[in-house]
Amino acid sequence: MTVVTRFAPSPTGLLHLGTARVALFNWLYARHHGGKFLLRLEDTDRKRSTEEAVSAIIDGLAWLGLDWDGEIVRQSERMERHAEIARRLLKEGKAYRCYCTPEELAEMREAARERGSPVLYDGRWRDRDPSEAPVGVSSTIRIKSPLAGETVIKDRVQGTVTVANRQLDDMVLSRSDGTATYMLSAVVDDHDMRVTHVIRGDDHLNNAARQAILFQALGWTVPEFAHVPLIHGADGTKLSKRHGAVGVETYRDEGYLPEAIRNYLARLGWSRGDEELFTTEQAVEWFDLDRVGRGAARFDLDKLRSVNAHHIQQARDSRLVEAIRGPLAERRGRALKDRDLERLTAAMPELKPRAKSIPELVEGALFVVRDRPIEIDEKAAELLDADAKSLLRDLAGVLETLGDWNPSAIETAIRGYVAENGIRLGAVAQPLRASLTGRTTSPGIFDVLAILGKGESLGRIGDAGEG
RNA sequence: GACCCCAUCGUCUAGUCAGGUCCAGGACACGACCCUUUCAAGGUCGAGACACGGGUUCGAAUCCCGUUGGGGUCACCA
Repeated sequence: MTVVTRFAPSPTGLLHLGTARVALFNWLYARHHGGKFLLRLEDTDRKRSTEEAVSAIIDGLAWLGLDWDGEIVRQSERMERHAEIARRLLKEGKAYRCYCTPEELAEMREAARERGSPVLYDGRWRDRDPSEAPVGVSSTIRIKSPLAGETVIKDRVQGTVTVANRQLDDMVLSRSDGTATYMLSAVVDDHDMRVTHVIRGDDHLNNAARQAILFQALGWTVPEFAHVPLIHGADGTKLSKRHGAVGVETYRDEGYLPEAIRNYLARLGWSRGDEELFTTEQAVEWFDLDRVGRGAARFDLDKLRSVNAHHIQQARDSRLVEAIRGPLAERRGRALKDRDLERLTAAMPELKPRAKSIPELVEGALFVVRDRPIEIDEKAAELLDADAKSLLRDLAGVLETLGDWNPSAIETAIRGYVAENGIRLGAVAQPLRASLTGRTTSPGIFDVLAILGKGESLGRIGDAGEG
């Protein structure tokens, strides 16, 4: 049997990390088994669903590289099918019409709460004769849920979950306006889409029992369930806007690589021994539901940053140059020239170990694309006193004569110079760094010289050595 | 409140299903040192946890019960 998973968000907001992780698990499981990963929009609640949210979900998945198979299914377009199933259940006597008013139901809940008993619908219309129906009042359709016994869910993550049927009431399948509720539409669509594995947040664990009852009433095969724990914020409470439950596009904008997000999210709540850093291909190869943890995991930005740093180091230089190109042009206020791009490419191996995110990479690369005379920051300026300047003028004379302009040739020349003059390398390197980068920190000084090239280097040294 | 789920370093986790090899391993963060021209990266070392209480057993992080704590669900939302 081919594995079919689905990601079924309701388009009512952003695609945040918790939701993205559920999508990732579905995707990994489907890809691991060579099955299908479907996308369904649960937009039966027309009041809350928006097209902006639909775009956010689609864009978010696309950026994360979670490609789905086939067409996107919109539940709102399947309303007639859902209604058909509700009618069938009614006809088979497995469901009934309920004419309770919202006020009546609220009273019922209130009373139950006061009594301390489970807050459930009491089934008052369950066995009434249809002839008792009030005229001109629209009804909901409720399922006739078993009164006794228990429903057992074999959950791939949570294990065997048993729920007493008396804890489950006759849930509403179809609203008084005739539209299907989530319970009905999810079951019908999962069946019609031939979904074999329902992998979702464990806030749906209780629903699984109700849905299993529905599947059985319809004579359909109950899919395998896997309820994965939710992600919590750093303070241990449910992830909310307060602690960065922002859309995945925010992470994109803040310079995280999609493969880093995938790696981090996959490892949050799922593990394969001590494996921490892996490629998406490895995750696909290794992923299994049985290795998903049962406890909620907290989101940790430091760890994400660290994983991101690793993936930046793994990324190809050309891709990183491409990634920093726009931001760099913006910072410089001009488009980058071919010359800048060449230097950036040469610099990348030295730049990337120093960055945990794209903005940090941009910051570190800034010196490469500055125009002469370059801006010197305060701390760097302090290094360029009169002695340093004369040292730079002297050193410039030595570098001028250098034929081969590569890190090792430059190093040999400079080390020779300091040895001859009996000075520490640091005494030369720091002023040199200040003059070349305008800062007190940068990649190794010999690399900086090589990256900038002979002409640009001597130019910058000359600028700083003046006066 | 009722029901369901969960519980190993600050955080993510390995180990739990098949009790001994675990005075509990790895990673992030933290501290020290090494490397060193700065900052990173890298390397070495350090500190840091089986929630608590009973039981079963020769032996429990692992099995059972209870307590506590955390989370989730109780809509004509999904």
